[in-house]
Amino acid sequence: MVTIYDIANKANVSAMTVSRVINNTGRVSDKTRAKVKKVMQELNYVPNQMARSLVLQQSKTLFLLITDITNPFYTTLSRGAEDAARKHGYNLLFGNSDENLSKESEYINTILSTRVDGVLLAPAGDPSAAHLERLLERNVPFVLIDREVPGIQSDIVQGDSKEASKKLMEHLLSYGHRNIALVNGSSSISSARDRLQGYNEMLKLHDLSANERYIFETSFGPFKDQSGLMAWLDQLHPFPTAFLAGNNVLAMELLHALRSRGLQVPEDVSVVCFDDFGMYSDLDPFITVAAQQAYQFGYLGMQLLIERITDREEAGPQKKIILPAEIIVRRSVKKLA
Amino acid sequence: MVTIYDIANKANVSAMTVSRVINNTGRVSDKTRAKVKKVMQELNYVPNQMARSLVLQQSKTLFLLITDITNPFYTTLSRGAEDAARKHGYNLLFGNSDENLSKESEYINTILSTRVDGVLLAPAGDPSAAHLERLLERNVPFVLIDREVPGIQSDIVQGDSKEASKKLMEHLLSYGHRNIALVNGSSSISSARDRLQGYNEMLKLHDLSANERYIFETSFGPFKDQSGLMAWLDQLHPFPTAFLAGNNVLAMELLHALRSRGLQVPEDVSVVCFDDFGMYSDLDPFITVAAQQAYQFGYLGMQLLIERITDREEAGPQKKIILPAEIIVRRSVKKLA
DNA sequence: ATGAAATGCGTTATCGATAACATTAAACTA
DNA sequence: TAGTTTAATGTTATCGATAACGCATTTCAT
Repeated sequence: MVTIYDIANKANVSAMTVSRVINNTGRVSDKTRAKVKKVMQELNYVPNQMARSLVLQQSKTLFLLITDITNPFYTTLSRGAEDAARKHGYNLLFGNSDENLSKESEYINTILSTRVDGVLLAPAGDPSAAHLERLLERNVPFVLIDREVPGIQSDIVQGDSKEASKKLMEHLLSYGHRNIALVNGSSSISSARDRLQGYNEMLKLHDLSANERYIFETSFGPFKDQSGLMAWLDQLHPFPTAFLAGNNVLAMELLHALRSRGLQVPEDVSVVCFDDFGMYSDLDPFITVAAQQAYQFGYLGMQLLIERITDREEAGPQKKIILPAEIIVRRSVKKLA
Repeated sequence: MVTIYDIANKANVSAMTVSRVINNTGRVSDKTRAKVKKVMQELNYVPNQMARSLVLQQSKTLFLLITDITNPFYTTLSRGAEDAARKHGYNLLFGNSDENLSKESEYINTILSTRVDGVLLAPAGDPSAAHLERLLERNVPFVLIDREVPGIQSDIVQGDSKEASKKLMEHLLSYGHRNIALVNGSSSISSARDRLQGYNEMLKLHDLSANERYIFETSFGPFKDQSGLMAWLDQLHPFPTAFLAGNNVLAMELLHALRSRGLQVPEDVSVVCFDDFGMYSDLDPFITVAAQQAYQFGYLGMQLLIERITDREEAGPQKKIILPAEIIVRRSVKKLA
């Protein structure tokens, strides 16, 4: 592979001069510059980023650690992250934690050893605090997305989960629903807690008693089997007229389970959920959703991260961006008499 | 950041000895080994992968270049790729070309400068040959996925597009359809050509004349607007009773367009397509598809790539893996009288 | 015309690791 | 016991770039 020295030799200058030409730093006469550039062209020279990183102490690489790229929320988010990263000349490493703490921990290892300049991550849950501490210890900038972690100060891009949850409930309530069940992610995840809180608050506001049985706490996905969900559905009485799902993966699982019980949406049961379905949004049954600005989560998160990295010195106060969700009413909710 | 020298100093040994302990190479007495390990623990040492890469001339990083992670085929594929890469201790950089040659070219630049050990890529089309040549020149191993590029020899994981196309056609024909239209990706893409070929061959086999008007060639996505598609639909007469879509993005676009014309699937028109819909597969209208083994595309592709990298010396002949698609009959096709 | 400032370029050290060779000390052999 | 292995560790060079400093030449001002 051709190096800066090969260029230097062939152009009869020092490596330093070549470096100056490449980076447009220091002083180089026009004649020398032209000569060096010509040789670089001839030899098809491409600078070695690894060597650069080593001496500059920055890799120009960021890490995107999400839970599951297969979840459309994260798929779209990753596009936002990629676009923002590229715009600022950063490369992007990525990994899926599958909401799994030990997998997350492994990725923290590779993050530390690869010396990336920063990390954008959706933590698996509250216990992720230990992982984040490791980043803090070593001064690796990071920005959280979607989920807070108690005890950890950092920049963060969040959805207004509680508010959106209330709006979805409001929608269901206004359509006459009173028996509303919640299928939610793990309560060790802040956004799941917020969604639960919104759910509870709206029940209380409408003087409805909270039925413990109506709440099913599981994982935000991905799913292996439906037995847990089915068992939960079996013990529901009276059977809810409506369901609120904590994200779209849960909504799809729920839909599947309901269908296998012979229930149609919206004729027999109503369903609403968090997160839109991307290009599938207009497939039946046109689920009513709280559409989060997935792309913006990624784009803005990346921007915060890059700002942190760039202004490392005058590190301002932690920033928190809260993105509201948009309630998109489709036809998965039936109006009750 | 703590380096190998900090460890060496504190443990009263040379950096080389520390390196030996880290990599389990050479000879180190048990006593020294224990001492070094203890110090590494105390100082929370994590080796600098960049420094390693520079001297070892390998980055332990691969690049996954796809066209659009938002397309469920590539989403799933990327999981396969990630899993295989991790299994062998490789990190994964990634990028989306959006089927755009100049974006692809930019990514080739970063691929070359980051000195990744290899690349798994879905080329934007036949003109990608120029980009691949650049990789060949510099001896960067790569494996193609989904699409061949004329003039380029390489390992590849492909779907059996022609065969799957024929099967989908067979399905439509057996249901009585005779006026079948094709919405396809760019003919500069080998898989699009194969799909077209399967389509044509089946028409011929059934003595049906190929109607030029029935073929719409566009991009595999992502889409900005539907005007082209709508205009094409407008000029179709007789209006087809069935459509074959070259991938699922096109199917969704088509569905959308048909709906805005007031047509229901399958009551008014039938639709089949390539690629399954992941977790959305059982949303109405339950499209009949040729499901490709997306995960395997990624997983096997990565494996081929890693083999190439590992056995660089005794580089065997190019390998070609062809994965059959599975036709999953749902209910988007109407049986004609 | 002469000292000061500016220009153009080179030298050396460095980033953090590992390979290859060198050296010392211990263990073994005859 | 002297000589030879072998085990354990250290030294030096290197990967490919850039920073910091140094040294000639020009150019400029007075």
